[in-house]
Amino acid sequence: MSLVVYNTLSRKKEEFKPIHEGLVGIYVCGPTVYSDAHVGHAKSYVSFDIIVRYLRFLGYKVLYIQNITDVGHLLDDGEDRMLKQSRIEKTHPMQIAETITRSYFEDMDALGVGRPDISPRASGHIIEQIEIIKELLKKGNAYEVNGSVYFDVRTFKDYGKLSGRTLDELIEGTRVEVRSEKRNPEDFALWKKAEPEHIMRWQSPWGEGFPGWHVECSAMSMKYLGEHFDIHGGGLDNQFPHHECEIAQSEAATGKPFAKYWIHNNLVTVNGQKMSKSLGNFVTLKDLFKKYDPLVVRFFILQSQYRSTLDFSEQAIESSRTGLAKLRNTVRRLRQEIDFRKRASSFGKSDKSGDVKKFREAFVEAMNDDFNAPKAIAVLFDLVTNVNSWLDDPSAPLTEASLEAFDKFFWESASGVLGILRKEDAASSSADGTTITSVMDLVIKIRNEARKQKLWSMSDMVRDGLKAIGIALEDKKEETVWKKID
RNA sequence: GGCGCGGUACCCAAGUGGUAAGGGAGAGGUCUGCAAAACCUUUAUGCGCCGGUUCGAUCCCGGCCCGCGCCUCCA
Repeated sequence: MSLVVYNTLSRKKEEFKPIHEGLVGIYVCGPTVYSDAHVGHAKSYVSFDIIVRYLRFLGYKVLYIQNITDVGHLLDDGEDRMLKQSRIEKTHPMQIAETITRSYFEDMDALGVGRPDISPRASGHIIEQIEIIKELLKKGNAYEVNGSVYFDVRTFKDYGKLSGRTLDELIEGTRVEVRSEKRNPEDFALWKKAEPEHIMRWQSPWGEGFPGWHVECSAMSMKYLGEHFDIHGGGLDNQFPHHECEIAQSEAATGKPFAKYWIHNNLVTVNGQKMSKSLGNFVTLKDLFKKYDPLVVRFFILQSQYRSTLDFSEQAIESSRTGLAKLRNTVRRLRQEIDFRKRASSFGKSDKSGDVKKFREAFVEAMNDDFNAPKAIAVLFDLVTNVNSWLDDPSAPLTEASLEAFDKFFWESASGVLGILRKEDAASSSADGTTITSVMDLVIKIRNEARKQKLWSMSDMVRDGLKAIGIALEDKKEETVWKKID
């Protein structure tokens, strides 16, 4: 079975076949950098992180482009947040863009989201945007009015093919007041003339101004991936008008089909309602990370499919925390078991390594079905239960090969593809030779001596004391293990 | 109003024309000095409601109710 991807363009799942064998070019709409990222952004970028990771897992050479929007959403309605913010803080808007961009990457790094191969800034691609606009003017798909340039939607017959809207519906349904400047209300801006108070402005053939809402993505995606490329992704809320307009201007300019597959992630809701900056019901990642390990947030997100909405609540994320701890515990325990038995040279005879293949196939099958991470996670939890019960069974200890095979599989799936484990989770509590390890070995030795003499109050004092400083002790049958409390 | 999506147990959430994954929470048990961890058993005759197609529907079709998204910057 091969990878199947839901393509918004066709509204169905399609077999994934890249344009050039073995290579995948993917462009994802990045953040508009005017305020800190929230859980909704995390869902989007974690989703595409999984897609990129999985494509690489399958052996594709992936080129991942994700832009930074630092200009272009600057409207002349006086309500623009970035300009407003820059006025309040008395700083240049580019300083805000820079600060928020850093903050964004900080958050994404914490979530284990791999950096895109290229993070192009819109403001750094003004020339490319102007080139597209010139081309559209030349071809008669755009017109200039008073220093601004608009795309003439009626010249592009395929307008609406992504969002499933027709021009007639748009005209009837439009809630935008007719701008006298535009020929038709459905037309959109490619270039806007800068009013005197507008700080971010560039020279253009049409005078000083700034690029419109949608050109940046056309310019940057085509610059780095070519005029026709494999995947364009983004949030569902960008489907219309942003992506629809991108298609129109790109295809009109080049005469070629734009992206082959359109992938849209669904939204995070709070009490069933969209979490968004404008509704004000958002939780910033920085705040959330004060209370929860970022990987818990990542795990929480991956427990629902990227095309489903995900309802955010403390209870839901709390249960993810416990759930992830269970997975981590098992992976850690497995590693400890391997190290313990290595030192004791006492591996068993029970061979379960063949089962790895079964679990691996189930995992791949889940991911092949439009990156079904929740299903893949369910496979991992089945394995967790199996591994734990095998480890619990003293009558049939596993062979070294079995243990190593499971360990390896956990790492390539849960860490490599899903990114919900980090290296420290593997750290054996007894084999890395650091000072704390040596100290803990000694503490455990002393405490076990106390336990041998049934000095319970003393041994409990040690355990409680360690707990207070964030270290948990677990008394197993053969040994006592310690771990940092998550 | 137009277009689109969704309603699965206490919560989150997969899924299939043949009788409901997984996680959390709850209950009982095993293990254990205690704790923790883990394991076992258990918790939806039921998948918004009503019809239809079918040997059989939660999954297909039609109608209805409810919620949400987009149509305006938003991941």
